[in-house]
Amino acid sequence: MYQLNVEPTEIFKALSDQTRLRILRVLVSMPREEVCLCEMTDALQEPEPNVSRHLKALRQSGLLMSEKEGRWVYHRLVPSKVMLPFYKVIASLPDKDGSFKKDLSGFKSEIKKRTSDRCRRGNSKGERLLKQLQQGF
Amino acid sequence: MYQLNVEPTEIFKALSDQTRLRILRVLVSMPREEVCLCEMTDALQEPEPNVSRHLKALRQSGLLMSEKEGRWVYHRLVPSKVMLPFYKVIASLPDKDGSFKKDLSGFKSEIKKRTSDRCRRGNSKGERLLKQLQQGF
DNA sequence: TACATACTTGCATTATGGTGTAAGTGTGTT
DNA sequence: AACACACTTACACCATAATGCAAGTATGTA
Repeated sequence: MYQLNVEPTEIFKALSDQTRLRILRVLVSMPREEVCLCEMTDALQEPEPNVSRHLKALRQSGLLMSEKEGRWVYHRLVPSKVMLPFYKVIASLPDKDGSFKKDLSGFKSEIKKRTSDRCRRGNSKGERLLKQLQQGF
Repeated sequence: MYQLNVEPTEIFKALSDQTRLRILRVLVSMPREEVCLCEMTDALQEPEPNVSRHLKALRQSGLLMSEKEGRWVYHRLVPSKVMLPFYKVIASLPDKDGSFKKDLSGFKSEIKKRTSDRCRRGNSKGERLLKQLQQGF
């Protein structure tokens, strides 16, 4: 993408929701990371359909791009010059109540659980066993 | 103001409306200018109550400050460090269809009509006569 | 084939937001 | 006192949007 093909008001509207801003703030702080829905729902502690719909909105506003691979859909920032000013204003936001710090560590803890560069959760028998063990079975 | 006392989502919500963004884009391009409601309605060609409500929203989001003097209320950007990132992203927006250029010249033409540093429209007999002449009486 | 899992979507509900119209307030002028 | 003008607000109406819940699709596994 070399120019904005979405109305600026639509982009700002996408930024005017708590959940969507939580997602973006984390991604802006690790710009090349690719995160899937299941990781986000766990990190943010939000209902899956909710997060899914917000991701769709972010995609439609041009702030995120998504790539499907197998069962997973990986989301990441759009590495485009035209989106940079938006990412910058997001990066400038203060973390008054520490909620961003919390989200960031939530994401990072999800990423640490990976057995690959991307999420592969629910894939192999071993993964599932590991998950059950972590849940206390 | 030395820190954000408004939720970032509220600020982005304020930016997610055409009319409000039109106002801000112009003010960002002439940061110290003080503009009153009547000038804005004429420049933007929007109904007065409409613009008034949008100005209220911008004030409540911390993007604008307003000062009353006599009959007039003058609006300008908040000269605060914390708002700078927001003004910057606004300044970065492209003017795809030339509508911003149009708005800007509309504002500047209003400013040229002033007999003072601020708007004093409807004040003296001379002003009113001048206005009538301009309207073709 | 049956099942598990990542993800999406439809539906009903509720809340929020923009707008036109008209009436209101405040302030200064005649 | 009556009026003019800048500005605000109340009301009704309509459109949009967020959410919970449940059902759906898609893909890989046993």
